[in-house]
This record gives sequence, structure tokens and C-alpha cells, in this order.
Amino acid sequence: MAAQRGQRNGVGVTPPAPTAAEITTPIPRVTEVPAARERARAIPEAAVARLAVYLRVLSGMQEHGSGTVSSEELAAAAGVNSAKLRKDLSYIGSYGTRGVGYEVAVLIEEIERILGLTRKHSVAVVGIGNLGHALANYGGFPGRGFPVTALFDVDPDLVGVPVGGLPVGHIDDIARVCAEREVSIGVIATPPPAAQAVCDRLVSAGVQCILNFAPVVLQVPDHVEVRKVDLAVELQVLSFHVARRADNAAVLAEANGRAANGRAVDGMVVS
Amino acid sequence: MAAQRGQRNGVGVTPPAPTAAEITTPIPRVTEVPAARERARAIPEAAVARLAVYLRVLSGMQEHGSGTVSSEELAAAAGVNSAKLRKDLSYIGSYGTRGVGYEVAVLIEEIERILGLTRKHSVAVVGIGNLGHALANYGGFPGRGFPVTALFDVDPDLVGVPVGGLPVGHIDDIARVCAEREVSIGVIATPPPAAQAVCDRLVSAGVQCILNFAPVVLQVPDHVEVRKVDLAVELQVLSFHVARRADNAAVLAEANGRAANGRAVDGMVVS
DNA sequence: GCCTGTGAACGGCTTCACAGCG
DNA sequence: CGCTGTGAAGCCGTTCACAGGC
Repeated sequence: MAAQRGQRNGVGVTPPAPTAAEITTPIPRVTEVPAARERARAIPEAAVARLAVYLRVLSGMQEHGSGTVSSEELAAAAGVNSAKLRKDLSYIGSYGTRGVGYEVAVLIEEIERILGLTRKHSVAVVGIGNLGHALANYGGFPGRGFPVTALFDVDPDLVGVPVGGLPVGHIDDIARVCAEREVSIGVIATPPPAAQAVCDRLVSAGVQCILNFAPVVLQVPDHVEVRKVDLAVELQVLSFHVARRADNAAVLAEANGRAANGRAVDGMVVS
Repeated sequence: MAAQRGQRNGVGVTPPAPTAAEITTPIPRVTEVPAARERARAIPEAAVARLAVYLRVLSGMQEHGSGTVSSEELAAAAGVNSAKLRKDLSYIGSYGTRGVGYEVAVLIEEIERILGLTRKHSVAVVGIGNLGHALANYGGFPGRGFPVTALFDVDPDLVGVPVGGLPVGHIDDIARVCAEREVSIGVIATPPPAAQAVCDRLVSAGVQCILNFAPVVLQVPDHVEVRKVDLAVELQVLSFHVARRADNAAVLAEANGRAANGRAVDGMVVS
């Protein structure tokens, strides 16, 4: 995956072009917790994403009645190695028992706390086409905690039509409706040309987190967090691997032909 | 986001536990191109994903009639810094002109070549629910080059029904149909419990690249490439940022209260 | 003079390996 | 003795800064 992250906006880094705010505000204000005082906020983004995966695996284990897991078991189920898993868990605290493992219920609780899943996050979906429909019908979104509370589109024929039990609103009402329903996450599922404008509207409406399905690089202020899901990119990355595989196969055929008599390098089934 | 990648299976690295193949195969076969001989295969995965983004931006520029771009312009449009862009492009060769920039047409061609987009990649979608419908209707998939040539589901009511102009096939025919239509990419859009079984079937059918939308960690052989798109994870990562923001805001309110008289750290609008 | 291409420095994530504790 | 928790090492991707050409 692939997340869209802006420049790291580290404190003290000179930005390419100073923003208006920086020029016109003579008295700076503390806007980032000083490194010394950061309260374990040092969880790598990659680890955060994995924590979400562990959480899902743990939920499955809890349903199957497991009370305890070792790092080895959990790691296998999550598709990572156990050292990485233990490191990831160590970022959120020490909730395991040496010689035994982790209590499933405890881990679930702690991960949910860290991920902020104890509070509900109201979601708005903008763009009720094929994808928007699918998203709206997900119904409450994965694992609960992300209720879809607003749908928007420009098409007048769609406005008012209920999708997934929720009537579609007109895009011009974004600001008002998002404020009323305290939307904290905006999902953009519009055609590419509309995406930036929709994004701007969401941002002015106070939405600070955006999940973007449109194949467009969104420009947003520093305080807004964007993650993107880009089908074209995913397919093209896979395409790259297909091509690489084909190339390697060609080279390997040749290599194996040449070095047919002696041992070569190392073995691994390639089909 | 976030790609699912197995252990790096580097040549010469002792695996945690030797596989059956390694134990029972006395004569190893070359299955990976030796480091010395690798033909610029050293493109970081992250760079590959960005190349796909550059490609899209470049296509837009070409339509708007631009013949040339500087690294600065292209980088801005793609949302990265220019150093990274130049580094990424350097992985595929030296196609720029010093003092001038890059020719749009040339870059497009070279990136397409590297990404393997000169050949078509036939796509099969499995699981024709909400999401599957949306994917099938994308019609030919982004930017051409990824024609959807097969749809599958278990539901007998769906089999035979045309979706996006293509009749849905039964899941039991995966192997035959994928072979016939030379499917190189399988897309899994099934409910979670079915995902692993579908994946296994795709793999036995010879599909080596999988795009997984099901919230499940797929277990696949080493030679199969899996990328996953995980809505729950994306939302939970955003949730984490919401929570972090809230925490910081609390701490900052306190900090600004305390240090109200003197300058603090550095400025940046936080809303 | 300007912009590309890239070695080198840097930083952050991953892996290792073992101390620490139940 | 087993498994967690973690400093340290290693590795890889990003950023810097400037040499190299046009």
C-alpha cells in the first residue's frame, strides 16, 4: 500500500515555499509536541497498519475461544515474523507474560485504545457511483466503529435516493451536514476531475482525515491526513512483478542451461 | 499502503525452518538471478508504486500538450519532492536532458516498459457482490491494459448473469477459464471466509499475482505476489491519527497555557 | 545558469540476539 | 525452561548536496 503522506513537516525544516500563515503570524504557537515530551507517540506508521491487522486476527481468535497467544502464533496468523510482532506490541506497552504469551482480550483492548477505536468515527462518502454504492452498502463499515452517516453526490437524480438505508445529500450541503453529524472521516469516491474540489470542500467543512479512492494526487493543508487507495497503482505494481518474473525466467533458463553440470546458487521452487 | 509481502527470501539467508523442497532436493536449481548479474532489478517497491503515479500525471500532461517537464514540476504534480523523483527516475535509466528536463513522451514510454504495461494483463474478478460489481463495471480497468476477462461467484443465481458486459462464471470453473483466457491477475472480492479457498484455487489455476480486497491475511507460495487493499486497516490508521491529533491538542492547550509569555518552539497552523 | 544524475549522509524500520522474568 | 521485551546492529529507502552536462 500505499499511503499518500505529505512532506514530513518536521519542526525546523524550511518548507519549499513559506505559507501565508507563517509569514503573517509573528508569534509562533506550539503546534507539535516537543520530542522530549512525546508520550510514546513514536509508533511507526507501518507498525500502526500492522496493529490493525493484529487486531483483526485477535478478534477471530477470541471468537474461536482462545484466551492466550504466543508471539509466534499471532505472528504466523498475521503473516509477519515474531520479532516484528513483539516489537510492534512493545510500542504500545508491555502486556505480555514472559514464558506464557499474551492474553487475547487484553491485547484487543490495548490496540483498540491506541488506534482510537474506543470512540466512534463518523464517515461521509462522496460520490455515489459504483464504488460509492459498494462503500455505502458495507453498512457500518468493517468491525463497527465507523458508521457511515452521510452520502453526497452532484447528480440531482441521486439526491434523496436512499442508498444502504441513507438518503443521498447534495454536495453543496457538505459543510453543513458534516458539521451537524460530526463527520471525522471523508471518503472520496468521485471521478478524478471532481476529487480535488470535493477534497477542498471536505477540508473547509472541518474534515481532517480523508480516504481517497480517486486516482488523483490530492493537495491538502499540513493538518489534514490523506490515505489513498489506488487501483491503477496496485495493478501496475502487480504488472511490474509479472514482467520481472518473465525476465528472470528468461535469464534463468539461460543460466540453468549453461551451468547444467555443477551446483548453481540456491534452491527454491519456482513452478 | 500497505502491501502484503512475505519474507524477503534473500539468497543465502537461512530461513527459520527449512522447507521440504530444500531438504528433499539434492540438486538446487537457480531460481533467482544472482546479485552480480541482476539487470537493474534493484528498483525499490515503493519507487515502483510511485512510478505508476508519475505515469498517470505524465499522461495528463501529455493530453494538455506539454512536451517537456522539469523534475520540479513533475514532483509537485505527483506530490513528492524533486530529489526523490529524480532518484526514482534514475532507477529506470537516464532519460532527462541536463539544464532542460524530461521529454514527457519519452518518460511515459520508459515507465510503461518498466512496469510491463506494453503487454496486456488479463484480470479475473472473484466474488460478484457490491465490490465485485463495482470492479467489473470499471470496464477495462484504469488506463487500459487490464481487461477484465472473467468473473466468478458461487451463487447459482448470479452465474450466467452479465455484469459489466461479461457473464458471471461459476467458481468451480476457475482453473479452466483462467487457463483459457490467460488470466495473469486475480482479484479477490469475496467475503472473508471464502478468500483463502479462492486464493488457493487461483494459485492452482496458475495465477501468480493477486489483488486481495478481503480482510484476510492470505497464505501463498513464495512465487505468488499478493497485494492487498484493506479498508478496515485504512480507516483504523486514520482513526489513529484522529486520536493522536486529539491527544496533541490536549497537551498543546496545556503547553500554550503554561508558556503563554515567551516564544515556544515553532509555528504551523493546526486549526 | 540551470537542471539532471548520483554518491554519500541520514533516518527509520526490521532483524538479531539475548537479558529478564515468570 | 520458555517466551517476552528491547538495546544494538543491519538494512533499505529518503534526503542532501554537488559534480556533470547542456
